[in-house]
Amino acid sequence: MSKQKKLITEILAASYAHPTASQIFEEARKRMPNIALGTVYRNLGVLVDEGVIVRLSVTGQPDRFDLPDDAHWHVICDKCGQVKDIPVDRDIIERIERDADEEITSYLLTAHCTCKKCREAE
Amino acid sequence: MSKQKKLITEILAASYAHPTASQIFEEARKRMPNIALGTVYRNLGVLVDEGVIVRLSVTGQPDRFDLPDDAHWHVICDKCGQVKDIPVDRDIIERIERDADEEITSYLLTAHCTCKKCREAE
DNA sequence: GTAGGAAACAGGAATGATTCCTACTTGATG
DNA sequence: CATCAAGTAGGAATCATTCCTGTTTCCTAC
Repeated sequence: MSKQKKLITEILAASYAHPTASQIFEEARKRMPNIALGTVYRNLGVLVDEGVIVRLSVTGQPDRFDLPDDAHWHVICDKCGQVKDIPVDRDIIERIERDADEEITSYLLTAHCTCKKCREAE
Repeated sequence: MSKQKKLITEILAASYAHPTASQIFEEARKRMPNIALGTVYRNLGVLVDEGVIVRLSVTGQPDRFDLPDDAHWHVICDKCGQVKDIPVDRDIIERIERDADEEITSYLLTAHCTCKKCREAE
């Protein structure tokens, strides 16, 4: 594991905010000034493939990344992109898996909302 | 409602395949040869805002669109992007809504898998 | 410790989905 | 028929992400 990859993992582990690749890049260059954005993207991709982290797609916004500690939902605000973690009951996953007749590789499930802040701002 | 918007709605209603904007565009120009891609995108956006259709984000792939007849899960294959509909029990949504302390605006939830075809192909 | 080679990197160009901009149509209204 | 707003076509611009090239790092064997 390269220094760069290690750094990226550390930043993710220390973050509560489901950062985007750019945010990780900004944080990383504080400690390693000439790390390249491409390196961040490549390593994030590798880490996702390895199952070490998970990727969150949100429409019209850059992808976000997260450590998959416990199974949880991601409830995403469609306006501001803020992500909220909700614990998930194992039996729900099993039910989906059975109904889908597919092996769910990622226990990451997403729901969409417009969060309270954004609704008040409207 | 313009002819173009009506056509896009009809194409979506007639499709079982959760088409992308490009696929809708290709289908649309068969019946309206000089419709513009931008028009398709704009009308899809309007229809999503109106709640007439829903948008599906998949990492590294173009967005897909669907009519939200009944509440259902979308189980997405991360390799080929194929989407499978799974009916959803109302009580699960209510549980998430309660746990999230947010009003879920979209009953569209997604799970990720690597589908059987893609796993065999590997 | 140093030569060889694979893996990873930095930097920047290329890609591709999506949005934005401008001038032109269309359709409803009076 | 004149007017005006809404919607459109066409293409340029944007932005996240990926790809490419030459360079560096690091491991292994001598």
